[in-house]
Amino acid sequence: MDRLSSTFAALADPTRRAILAKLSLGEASVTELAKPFAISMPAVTKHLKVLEGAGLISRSREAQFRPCKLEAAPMKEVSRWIEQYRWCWEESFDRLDAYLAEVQTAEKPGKKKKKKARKRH
Amino acid sequence: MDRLSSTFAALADPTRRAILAKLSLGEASVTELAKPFAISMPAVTKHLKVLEGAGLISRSREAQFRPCKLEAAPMKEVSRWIEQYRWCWEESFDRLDAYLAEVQTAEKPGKKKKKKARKRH
DNA sequence: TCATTAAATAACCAATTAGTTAAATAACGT
DNA sequence: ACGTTATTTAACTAATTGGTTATTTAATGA
Repeated sequence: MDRLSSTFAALADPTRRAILAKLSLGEASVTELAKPFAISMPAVTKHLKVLEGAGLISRSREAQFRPCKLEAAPMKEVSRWIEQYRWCWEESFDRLDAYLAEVQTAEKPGKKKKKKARKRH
Repeated sequence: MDRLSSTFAALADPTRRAILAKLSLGEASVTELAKPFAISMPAVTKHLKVLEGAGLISRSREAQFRPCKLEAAPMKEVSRWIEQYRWCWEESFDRLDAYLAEVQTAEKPGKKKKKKARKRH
């Protein structure tokens, strides 16, 4: 699977997003990460494998612990990808503006509706 | 499933991302969307259902066509979520800067290594 | 050496996913 | 009314996912 797909897939699970949130506060061991969840350790290990596979975390060894560390590089890729679409949702604001403008003018019944030029789509 | 999870899940497939890319150029019918892919129509219909379920597209009727339209609102949520982590990958740049700085000073053997204050993690 | 703690692996299960083909629906044009 | 085009639904399959319990590996410390 391509990088972007495996990153999105990894982020599509709330448990994994919670793990990332915790890791954003600093490194943590598997047991520490598992604590807030009502799932078994092997389940956590699997989630960590998914995150590691997407490059979202890296792991090291420290005595019997395997501390996890957030690696945000794939998120950067996601951010770049999603920014392509920013103009789409900002246009929605335009539309909201237009809507609100129309509501206002509608309250003064004498005025005609303005037809603003639309961007593509 | 929560909104963010279903959005990420929908985006985790390259076919669906390609469909969104095409829709960013304007509305399109199912057959038009299906054209670039070597998959059956029912498979495309299913992808569209996933995208619609995540709120990433909306559909209307126009004669026998069911035109699809990009709805970027969920992407906006994704963008907001990912921005939480921006400082993480920007810190990586800091680290790279620090590394490059060290490489440079290492080339002039008289100088000592600087120990910059680190942000959390 | 032996018990303890940390974590991973193995083997299994149920639900979901991404695809298929074949059949059904919906709207159009003649 | 009938054939065509657009799309969906149904029924099935193979692979993947997210979880489990039981077992194993790795490192610590007494």
